[in-house]
Amino acid sequence: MTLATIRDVAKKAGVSVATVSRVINDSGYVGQDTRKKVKQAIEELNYSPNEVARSLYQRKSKLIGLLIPDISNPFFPLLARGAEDHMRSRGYQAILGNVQEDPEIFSEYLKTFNKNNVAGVLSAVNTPAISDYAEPLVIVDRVTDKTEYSVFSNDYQGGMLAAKAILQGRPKNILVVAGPQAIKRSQDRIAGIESILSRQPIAYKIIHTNSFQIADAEKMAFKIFEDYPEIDSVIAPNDIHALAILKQGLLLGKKIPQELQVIGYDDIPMTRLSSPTLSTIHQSTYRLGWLGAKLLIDLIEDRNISDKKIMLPVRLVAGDTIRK
Amino acid sequence: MTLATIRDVAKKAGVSVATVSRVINDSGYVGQDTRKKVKQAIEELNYSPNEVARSLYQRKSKLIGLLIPDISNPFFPLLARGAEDHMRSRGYQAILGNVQEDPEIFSEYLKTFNKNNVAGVLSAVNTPAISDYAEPLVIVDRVTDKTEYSVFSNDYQGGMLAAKAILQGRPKNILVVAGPQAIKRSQDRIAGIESILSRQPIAYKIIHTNSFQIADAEKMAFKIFEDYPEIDSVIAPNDIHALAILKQGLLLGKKIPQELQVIGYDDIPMTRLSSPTLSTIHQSTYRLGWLGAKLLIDLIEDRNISDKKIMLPVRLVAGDTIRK
DNA sequence: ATTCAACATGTAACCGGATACACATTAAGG
DNA sequence: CCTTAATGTGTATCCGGTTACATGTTGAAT
Repeated sequence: MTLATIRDVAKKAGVSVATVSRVINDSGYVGQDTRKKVKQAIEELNYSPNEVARSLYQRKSKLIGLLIPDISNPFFPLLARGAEDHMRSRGYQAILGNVQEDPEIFSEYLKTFNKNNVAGVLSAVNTPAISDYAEPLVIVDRVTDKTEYSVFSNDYQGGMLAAKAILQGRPKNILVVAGPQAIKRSQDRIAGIESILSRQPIAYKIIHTNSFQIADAEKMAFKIFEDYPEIDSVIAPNDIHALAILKQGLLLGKKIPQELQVIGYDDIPMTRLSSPTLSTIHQSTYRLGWLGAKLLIDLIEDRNISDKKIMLPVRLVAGDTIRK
Repeated sequence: MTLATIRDVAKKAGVSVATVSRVINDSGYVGQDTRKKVKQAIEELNYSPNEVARSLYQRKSKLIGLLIPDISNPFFPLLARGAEDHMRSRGYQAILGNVQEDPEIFSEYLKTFNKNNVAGVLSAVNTPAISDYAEPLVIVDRVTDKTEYSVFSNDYQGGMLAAKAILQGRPKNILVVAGPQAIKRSQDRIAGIESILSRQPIAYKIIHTNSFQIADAEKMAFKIFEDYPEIDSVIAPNDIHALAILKQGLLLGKKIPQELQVIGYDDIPMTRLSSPTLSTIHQSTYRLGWLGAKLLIDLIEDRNISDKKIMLPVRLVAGDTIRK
């Protein structure tokens, strides 16, 4: 049996389609008993309005494009989950776009989103091209100075917390592994770290990594101990790198945290299962997604927006990989 | 500037909308120079057909509903990624549905998918209610006997491999932690495990868990060593549980793998970063998603389908948590 | 009694494509 | 030269909603 249409309902209730539409959308005037009749017809036919037809006329659907650099990076599923939970509660759906840091795929997705009349885009990816995009747009995590609407963590504070935690363990040689230099988040993080470290007489070195892939983190971890055998403390750019470094340290027979301190960033769920438990800086990843979705939908629905840029606090999760 | 429509293109090229449509879709007859004129107009206007309008007429969109029990479980992002990669290559998009094992949300999503004229549904979730669903449907992973189109791993073989690997380490007391009894995958796994273990004189015990949440895995791991202090080998239902058990074992001061063997299941990416490296049974998770999407789209597009039920092989990934 | 606003409902156009059908035109075959 | 099939193009309708506008009540205020 094919799905009932608004005309079927209208016929059954003995009214016009306009009236049925008014009942569905609670718009305009509808008499008491007419409303009742229509509701009954809807009930009996198990009618539910077709979203595609609605989208066509409104030129706006209930779909939201969700751009993620890489869902197989464990940071993003939580973000996606938060975003999706909020969207569902407001009657929206996410169209998934896994961009893999590829600008081609990125703009391909933006195009597809447009063809589908998405109501807006929530992006955890950023490229200069994104500013051309006309739809309501909220950036989470990968913020730049140009982004108008965004939700992100206080990375300066995060950097400070990580540095302080490491300093507490009286380190002799600190290595800071930083994320891509081009990303503002990384810059803030480094600024936070240096604001603390530079006041101390302790030697530290900063190196950069451009990949958050596990395989690359493993290679990096290997290389670190070759290039800097004397280090006893590492501030990692995320938990993946931290775990890789931790593992490599253990393989080299180092006592954790006595001979090697490691602190990660993000607090992805798996850190709880590492041995020893990784110390890390907690980001409210789920909330990042949730608030991003909220901000976007508020924007879409023209609500009052109290804050275009939302910065979330981070906190230290003291595990067993830093000295107390 | 608003997007160009097919009528704009028709006007610019001096032809009718039907002709433009024929050019776009390569259908019917179009003259050589007419085709050229139309293509040029499309180019100049940067026209790209509106997917919503097309969906409305066809009663079928280029969207595919993707149902996942929980994306924050690290098994599923890889699956989603495989599915999405294939979909994109065939011109389809995934609408994300995170179901959290809740039948309410599940059917809510199916409804929304329908309202959006999805072309089909790819589901890593299964409930009896799903058989009512009319659209093309492919189930990945969570297969039952009733599922018509499906892609899944050879869990019987997986169970055998895990049991054999554990046996090689000359265990004295084996504990098998199994997934939910209701899920056929778990049953097959157990059958495979028992087909090996039952031929040996070694004592083993099977217990069940119903959750794959990290917190629950931690509780379970704690309980295991209280209830069965004598065990020296554990076959876990997935890597999360395995890692939790491994960690708890280490906390209790057990030598790995001398005093405690652990084998997981799935081979989620993070296992590579565990210390010691977890031994596990590898599932081709990405391929599961990829092939699921392929099967579904073949179904949608009425292609020849050589195999309605695709079973993928698994293999042992020998880490450092089993004795050789 | 007249006027006007609030209420109630229907008609028809519109959103942007796809396509059935009608109507040429051309070329091939008898 | 005529018939017929293949080719090329346009007109109008449909998909399933939303809404501008027209029309018709009803009741309160003047």
